[in-house]
Amino acid sequence: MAENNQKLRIKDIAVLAGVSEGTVDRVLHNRGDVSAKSREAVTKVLDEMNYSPNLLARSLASKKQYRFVCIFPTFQSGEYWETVDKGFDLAAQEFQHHNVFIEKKYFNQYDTQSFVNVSNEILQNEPDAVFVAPVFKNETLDFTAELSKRHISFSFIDSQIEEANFLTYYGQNSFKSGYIAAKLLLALMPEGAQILVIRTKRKGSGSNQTFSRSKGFMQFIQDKGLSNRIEIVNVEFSNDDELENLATLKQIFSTHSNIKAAITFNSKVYRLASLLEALKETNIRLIGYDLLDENVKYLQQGVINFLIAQRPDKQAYFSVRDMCRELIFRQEIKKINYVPIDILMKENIEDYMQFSEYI
Amino acid sequence: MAENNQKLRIKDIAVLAGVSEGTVDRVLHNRGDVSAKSREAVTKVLDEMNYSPNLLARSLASKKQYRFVCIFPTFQSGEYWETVDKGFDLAAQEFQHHNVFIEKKYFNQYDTQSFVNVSNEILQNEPDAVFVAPVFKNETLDFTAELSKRHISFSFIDSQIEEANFLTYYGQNSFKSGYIAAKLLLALMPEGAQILVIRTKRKGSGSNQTFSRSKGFMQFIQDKGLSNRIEIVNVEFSNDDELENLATLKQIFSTHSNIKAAITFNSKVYRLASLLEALKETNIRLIGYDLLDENVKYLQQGVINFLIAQRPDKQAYFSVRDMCRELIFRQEIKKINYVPIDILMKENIEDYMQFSEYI
DNA sequence: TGAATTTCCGTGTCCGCACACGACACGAAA
DNA sequence: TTTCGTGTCGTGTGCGGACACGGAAATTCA
Repeated sequence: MAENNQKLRIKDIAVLAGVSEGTVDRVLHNRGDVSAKSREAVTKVLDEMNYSPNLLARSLASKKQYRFVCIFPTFQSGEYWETVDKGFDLAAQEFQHHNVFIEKKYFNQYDTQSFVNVSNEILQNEPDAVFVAPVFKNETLDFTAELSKRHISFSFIDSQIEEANFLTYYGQNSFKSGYIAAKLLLALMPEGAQILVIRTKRKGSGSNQTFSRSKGFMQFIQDKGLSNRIEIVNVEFSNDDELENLATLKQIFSTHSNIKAAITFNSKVYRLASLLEALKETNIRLIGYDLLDENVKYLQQGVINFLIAQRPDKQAYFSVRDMCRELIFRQEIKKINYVPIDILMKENIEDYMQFSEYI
Repeated sequence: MAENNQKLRIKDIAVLAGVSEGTVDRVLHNRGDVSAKSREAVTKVLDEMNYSPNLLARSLASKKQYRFVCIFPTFQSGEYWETVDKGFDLAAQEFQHHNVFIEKKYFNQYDTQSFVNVSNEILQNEPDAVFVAPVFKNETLDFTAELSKRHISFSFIDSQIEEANFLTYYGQNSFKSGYIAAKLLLALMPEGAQILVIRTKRKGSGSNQTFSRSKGFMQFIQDKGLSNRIEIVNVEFSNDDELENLATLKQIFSTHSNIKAAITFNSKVYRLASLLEALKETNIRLIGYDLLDENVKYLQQGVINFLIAQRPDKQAYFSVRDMCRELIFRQEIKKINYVPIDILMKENIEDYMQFSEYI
């Protein structure tokens, strides 16, 4: 494709077009103060030999600094958002020489007000771009509306809010990933099998992601006409009381004798795994989401059969990269970016994690 | 982690160490002509404030050119090696401003002599680095031995030859991927099911990859004690005569009435899919390797149930990146790199391909 | 018509680094 | 003492591009 990669410098362009280097510069950057004649001459030369500027040299020379701010939930070691954090760090490292500096801000994903506070802080000293994990829809919309008003670009990761005027979105198609989960979990299930579907009570509005996954899951059952061949057993977990959950489960098992599979739509499948282990209910096909350390542990032990992953680090990294392409390099970018629905099992988790780590 | 990323330039180091910039440069590049005293002073300052050079500026200033040559099989559109090719192209684009220029050389993977010829060509005008897909073991060893003798670094992609002194290897753990294929294919197979295992006659030595996959596949059967619950039906295909293969299959089906699944260990599962379709044998669980256009087509149609992929473009790209890290940036690299064993189904193939395309 | 603007454009400097060149000191050989 | 290495080191220039500055030409205004 890119065949004529002769090393073309501005100097050469200037000679060919019969103007000065300064003029070429003006045309390249679409500055106003160029006569129509000069502009035309340069443009012509420019796309005859399709010139691409040396981005390295460009950033070297440019003294413009960029401040990017990320805002997403706090986390503890081994949790989901830690991987996102790593992705931002990697981007920070990669793009620091292009004069972009990344700040990370965290909020409590169970506390709306904490998001509002942090987002206000961000608005105080205006950054050049913002990356948001839109956990709270309304509050995020308030925030992004203000950003738009001030002409600050922003991108979504993890999930999106369609009404907002975001630059890019990186995240998984959760409906599809729920559909796939069903397919993996329910393939060749015997007649009459009972399937445990765990949901966690959450204060405030439930997460979009888990809801869509659940819809996808149900859609599969409907598509394949499984609703009268298997039985879905809905269970509601408490978010903090593990003993209560154990009791709930015990009770369920005492009244359901043919439970063959189980799923959770959030990333906390390790809790279910742990409870099932405690109950010695080991012969249950189990599937969950995201590579939390604990999840991976149970996957490797064979308690969890499948984990579905969504490359959180890449979501962060590519968001930053695309923002640079937009603001600095002026390259084409794509708005909606679905990350792959990665299927992990005991046997392929190791290589997968090693490879991601190393980018 | 990388907290103290103050913008430190050579100039600053020089001042702090009380020497000239030239001297700092000599220390940084381990040149000989520095007095022990100066060297020590600079070194001390250097690791007090841990300095990291601006790689952009470095490449900009350096006039050294690097010529990298890749040698791998020819391909037609939509085939496996095309993706590898794309990966090299992307790397070429990315690293051209670091003064590396990539040449691609192709050989006929069914003709040993063509490999020998091309590798000799490469030796004629010595490149700075070589990337090899070691299809022919002995001939590759001859080649790499000569490269080693001339101190030309080389890397393997796709498969490796342990005896050679390669810089990096990117490829899939084929044994594991065979194991996984078995797991996906044979999960919950009914008693007495017959499983079709297709192998293709190949002139010369068979491919390492397909052989290891087959071993992994069999290992799963052994591990799970399936050998007396299911029956493996081995079938040998011709590489070119599709009519003959059709006849073979027809014959097999006439003598085996309980065929439930089928697999090929090379990337040509689309041929099997096509034959099965022709024979109206549609209710067979089918799995294969690699995202050839044709394979993807059958996957999307639901004829193929699973495809196992191995990110060929990333193998190529990262090989080049690591070579740059070694020769130019002097960074740490890892020798053996297993790429993930990606599991693709009808429902996740689309996002997967879109995402890879966009890197 | 001369002065004041406005429009257009060329030059010079710097970004952080690599490298060639030449300067300088010192000691040994002539 | 002169001459000539040898071992150290400082300076200058350039990589490709961004941008400020100021000058010249074109235009407007008095």
